[in-house]
Amino acid sequence: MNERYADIIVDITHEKLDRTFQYQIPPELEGRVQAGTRVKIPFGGGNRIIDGYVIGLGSRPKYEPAKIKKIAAVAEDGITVETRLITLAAWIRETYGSTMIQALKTVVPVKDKKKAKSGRRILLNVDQLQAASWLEQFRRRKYKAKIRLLEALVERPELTDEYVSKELKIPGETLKSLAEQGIIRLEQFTVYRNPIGESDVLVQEKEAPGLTAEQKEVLDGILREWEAGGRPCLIQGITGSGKTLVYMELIEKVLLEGRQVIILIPEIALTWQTVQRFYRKFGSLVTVLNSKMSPAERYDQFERVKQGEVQIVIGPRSALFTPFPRLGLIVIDEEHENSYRSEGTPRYHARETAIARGKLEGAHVVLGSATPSVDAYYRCRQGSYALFQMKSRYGGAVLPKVYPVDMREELKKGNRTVLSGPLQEAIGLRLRAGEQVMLFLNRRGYAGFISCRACGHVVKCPHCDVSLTYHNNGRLICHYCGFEREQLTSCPECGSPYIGGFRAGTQQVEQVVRKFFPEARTLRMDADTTRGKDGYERILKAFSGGEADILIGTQMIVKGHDFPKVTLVGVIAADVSLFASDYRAAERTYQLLVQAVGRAGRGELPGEAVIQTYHPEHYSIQAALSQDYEAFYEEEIGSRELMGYPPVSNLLAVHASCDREDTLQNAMEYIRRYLIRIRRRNDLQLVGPAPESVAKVQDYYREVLYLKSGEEQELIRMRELLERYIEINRGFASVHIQFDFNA
DNA sequence: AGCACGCCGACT
DNA sequence: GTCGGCGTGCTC
Repeated sequence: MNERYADIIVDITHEKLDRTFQYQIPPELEGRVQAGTRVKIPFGGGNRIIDGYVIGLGSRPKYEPAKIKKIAAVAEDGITVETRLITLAAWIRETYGSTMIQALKTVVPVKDKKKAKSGRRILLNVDQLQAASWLEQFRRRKYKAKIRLLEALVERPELTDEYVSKELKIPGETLKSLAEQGIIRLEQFTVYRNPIGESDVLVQEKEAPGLTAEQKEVLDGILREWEAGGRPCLIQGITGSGKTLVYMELIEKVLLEGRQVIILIPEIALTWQTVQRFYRKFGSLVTVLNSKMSPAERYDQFERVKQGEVQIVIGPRSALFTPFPRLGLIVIDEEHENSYRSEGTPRYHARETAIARGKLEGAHVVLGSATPSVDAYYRCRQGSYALFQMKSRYGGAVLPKVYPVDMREELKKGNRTVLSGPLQEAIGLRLRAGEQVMLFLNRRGYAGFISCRACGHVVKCPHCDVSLTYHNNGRLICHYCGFEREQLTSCPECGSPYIGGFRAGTQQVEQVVRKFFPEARTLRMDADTTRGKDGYERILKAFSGGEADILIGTQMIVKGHDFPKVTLVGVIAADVSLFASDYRAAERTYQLLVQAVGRAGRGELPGEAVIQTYHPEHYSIQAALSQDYEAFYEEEIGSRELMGYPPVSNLLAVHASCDREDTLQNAMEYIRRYLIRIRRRNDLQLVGPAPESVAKVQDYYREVLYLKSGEEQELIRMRELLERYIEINRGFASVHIQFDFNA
């Protein structure tokens, strides 16, 4: 294909990012122009030469060919941070499916809010008397804009750029001419907000508490890997094995080479202790981004980075796009965490994107986790990542003892509450000893699956190996392939009538606990009680300060925080996440259970954990009981392989939503037929369309269609063709389509 | 953002 | 008429 045209974004630092312009590639520049190339282009009526970035090539003109100008030249300083980030945006677009604009917006910080905070100030440059005489003159000549501005300046001799242009509607030229006459003064200012207050900058911690033999071994292994060319490295280290110390050594090494470091963490509020350690070690070389920062604040931080004020950035997913001039290392802590996958468009994954950026800039990537994602571990087994393991806790702390409780037995004994006999007993024991208890209820990912409380049987899709979900119309539906069946009144395995959805929230658990232990002080931590700005902090402080005996909560109580007096962790219902209706349910459950169990006995006192389940024999639960990651992995990868799920195969989801159900269903049917028409490989499977697990949101119906293939490239090819097909056909105008790759 | 174009009042 | 400020809209 002869690519004679280029789509170009105009000077990204100032202009709106939401438009591209098409230019011709003159024959003499052929081959030198690619996505990411910075070029000089004639722009606007006067054809003034400005900078632009090429974001894509094409062979077809989108406008009247006569109107398409030629690229003037390729910029000499060709490759800069920006061009590399734009190339990364192009990679994101290609891999995850979105428009180039959307990809660029996630990678390059938006600047337009910036004007308000910093930028230009307009000052009166003459005294009041002179101003009055100028005003007189302008009034005579009826220079309306000049009069407006001068009047405002007499009132208040200092105005912001925004006020002057938006409120007073003064064109830039008027300002220029007034400045030339010396009546006003324009002052450029930049205020960089530093999120670390001066008082937070702590004393540098100089002494390194020498590495253990195991830590040293991992460190040396990674350095050898770096010398060999550098695959991504995964450190699998159990909680307390000192992964952070290894990161620090690596970071120091990279800093000494004059290169910079990005550290990704799942959520600042939950990992504050880790962040503090980096501060103590690296002091003012470090800056922290967080997910609550406005784009303008993040922009400021990125400016500081470009000025060379900081060498290390710690932050969530979005910190991955920090524009360091010589990026040397990207660390992703708690690599398995869900928050590394973006929820918006494009739905990129920080791990994969970090590796892509690393390749582009010659930076190393180091991942760390106690319970690695199946994806990352699979890559290690394949040999595309290097694996390093740390198996001992320092300080000789021992892992807690873990006991399963079979809830089917509880029902047989006539106990129909959410607290089993053994757990009640254990709680009572701990309370009498004056120790603390955490009760963990995993509600996330809960999607209304149906199970039998007598035998534990879960109603699953016969084709997809995921749980069926109960719908209000009284039917059970598979959210992968759309399989449907009627609701059951008795268990098909054992005939028991106790079959239904699992219905217990943290409130119910709290009520039951109060009933059994009226003298115990309880605290509840869930989305409701942590709503305020420092909801987390408040509850966690109260609990660690001993203001309560029992903490009941969801997900958030099992991450990060150390409570030395907690000696018992109770998992109320391990099955809730186990039978969520998606193929990662078992993986998520294993990770949560290991984390939950790890909360017990962090201090002097030994701990124990009780896991309540209807499926004590399930491999996720068995592996969590013995803290045996390998065992879990082997089972899990086997089932992924069998069912054709990632990472063994590849899965592309086509999500569609529309306010009209029939239009949506029609559109999906067209998409399905089109995909069948263009498929090339026999191993490509189409699954669905099916209603999403939340089938209707704000009057918008939602459906999803899956494509499975062993070949990643084949899915990308099909997605690109489908994108074009949707763009061309007007029938899809009211249907919103989004892609999700290997999610 | 910057530039051109068209409109309108003021001045020769 | 024509000069110059002012507002608007477009830039492949």
